[in-house]
Amino acid sequence: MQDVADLAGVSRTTVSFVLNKVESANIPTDTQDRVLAAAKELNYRRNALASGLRSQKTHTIGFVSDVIASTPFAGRIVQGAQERAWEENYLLLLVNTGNNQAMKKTAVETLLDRQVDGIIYATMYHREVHPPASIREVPTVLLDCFVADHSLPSVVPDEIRGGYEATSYLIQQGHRKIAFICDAVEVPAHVGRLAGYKKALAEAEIPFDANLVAFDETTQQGGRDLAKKLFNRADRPTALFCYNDRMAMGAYDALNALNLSIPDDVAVIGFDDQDLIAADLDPGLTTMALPHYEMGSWAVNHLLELINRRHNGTEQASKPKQQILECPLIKRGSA
Amino acid sequence: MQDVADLAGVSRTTVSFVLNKVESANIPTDTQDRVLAAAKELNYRRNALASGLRSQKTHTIGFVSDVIASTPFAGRIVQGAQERAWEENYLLLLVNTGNNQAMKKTAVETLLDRQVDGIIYATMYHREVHPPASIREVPTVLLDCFVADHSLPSVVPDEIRGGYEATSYLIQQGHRKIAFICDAVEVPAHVGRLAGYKKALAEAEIPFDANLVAFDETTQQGGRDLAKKLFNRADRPTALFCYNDRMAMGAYDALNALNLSIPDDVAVIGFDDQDLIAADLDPGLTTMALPHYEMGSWAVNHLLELINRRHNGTEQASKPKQQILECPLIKRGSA
DNA sequence: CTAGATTACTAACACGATTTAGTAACACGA
DNA sequence: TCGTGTTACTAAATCGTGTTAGTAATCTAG
Repeated sequence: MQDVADLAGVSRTTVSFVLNKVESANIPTDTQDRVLAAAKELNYRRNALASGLRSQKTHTIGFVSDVIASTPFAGRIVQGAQERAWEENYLLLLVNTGNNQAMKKTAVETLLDRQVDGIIYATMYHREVHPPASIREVPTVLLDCFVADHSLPSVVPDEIRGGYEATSYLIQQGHRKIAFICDAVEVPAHVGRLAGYKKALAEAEIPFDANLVAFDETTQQGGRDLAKKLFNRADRPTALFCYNDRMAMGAYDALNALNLSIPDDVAVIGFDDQDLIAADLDPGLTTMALPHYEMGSWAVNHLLELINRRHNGTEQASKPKQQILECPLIKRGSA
Repeated sequence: MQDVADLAGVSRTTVSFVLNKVESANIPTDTQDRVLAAAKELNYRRNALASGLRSQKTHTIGFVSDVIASTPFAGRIVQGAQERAWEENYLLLLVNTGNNQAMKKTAVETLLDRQVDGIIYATMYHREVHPPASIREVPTVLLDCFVADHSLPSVVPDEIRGGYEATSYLIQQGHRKIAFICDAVEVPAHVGRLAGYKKALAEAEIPFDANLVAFDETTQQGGRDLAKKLFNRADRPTALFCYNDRMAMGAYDALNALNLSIPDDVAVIGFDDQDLIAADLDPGLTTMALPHYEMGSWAVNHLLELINRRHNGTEQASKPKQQILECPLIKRGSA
């Protein structure tokens, strides 16, 4: 910076004013041009460390997640977050912790050491979390997860409405006997989608039949097994709502093996709009998309608001926002 | 830090010596204990910006990738990199750029602004790249890609050997008529796996038959179409080597439709060991695993070596290392 | 013509660490 | 007793920026 100042024939202060576009400094255009030219000539690059140290802003967001691998969702979440951050000249500092609580604590503290402006705490499936207490030292947004007392802002998918829309769509197509194969574990998605399923049935005055609902692991294998069980009988259902696309993929196998054609004999609808599955099955799988990209993007957006408020001193003690994002219906050939 | 010094009754310098475990400072144990106790008491947290500014080391690695989303590979690569980095107290600063060259340049420069200690430049499939020139200002490792003149170190999968091992395995199982369905685009994976396929045939003295090799897009649809074409005839092959697991998934559909059972009528082998597909098909897909996690881990490891060498001044002008990692065979039910 | 405002800058401190150079106190051997 | 070496520290400079307070020169209004 001193070199730039020398070349432009001004002081370091002036260079700083020009580069930071400080209006109140009243630097005339020709001086600005000289400084900018000098900076370009010397290929000057501002040292973000020094800058961050002085201004107490690093333009960095800490991104903590549990298991980034082993799910293709991570990519979409991270992408949503990263692209939104990039637009505002922020970068993501990435840590994934596995399911180790101690690791989560050191992860958060490492990020705080690095003076991140805020933290996004993400999970790869919708669930309750217990983040380390120190996370509250900076603005934080929970992504695809929440704390029990809702004392931190969060963004999650609308599971109930997703289940409702999926089921309603099948009802609209004329189906009355709709099976639902679901996760055996009572995570929010299980509870929500099941509630949505029941709500849609009730609204259409179709009595709920517990025999049409079955639970297993949410894998292809689970889908295969349950579909085989539910559809291998004379009074079989005419439609199948699957907890996720993986189970739907297994269900395809089972229905094919039973010589039932999709969607003519059985309409199938999935959940997740999972890459490499939903669009690529034959016929393409109609499914409810999880708004991963949107959650990532929303989380950064809200975090930046919180950061700005804090910096403007307009931090209000209002209730932390709990955002619920819709799961859009993606129509393909299976229903 | 001043507060800690005051509480411990020493100077800031001493605190720094203790916290950084500077041997040559000869601080007696009881003083060290007093300092550490004071630090803990005050919940002191070192400011990584100030530290990095002074010591010219940020313990941060820039991670630039093209398309992190839309592929489940990204997760494994990033995970491999991140876990190895974490072990050495480094963090990843993540940017993904899409396929926009200008974006790549600003991405690299943003990272340089932030004084990253090194950069990993990654792609989600194996190919040649043209990274911006400024990347050479810091130690760099290319991950799953390379530059034409090999002037930067890189790590890529061994495509030839992968194709060779897959084909050899089928030959070992007694197959002589082995079809290969492949990407239509001549990327390194196409060229390498095809070369490996031919090499294995030649070694077993099986003449290469161009009619057994077909090309299309590397999707389920492509796999379905090619498999239908190759196996819907009397003198059909007894084994199928698929360019990737997605094509294999499509081939499963086609073979099922032709009432050919896997692996009894046709043995199938894939490539990628892709999550959500390979292990979950029925029967499980035998496939060559791409070493994504290992490449990520290797890249960080080598990068840290380069960083350390630079910092010790033992930077030698040796030829940049070009690492090739093996693709292990994962045996499941399909071959 | 002059007090006061405005313009166009700059000197110097601050951010929070690391590191160099130095010092006072004490030990030890000759 | 003196000189040298070691121990246990500290003062001060430094990293590269941002920002406040101030100043000299010019402009403006009465």
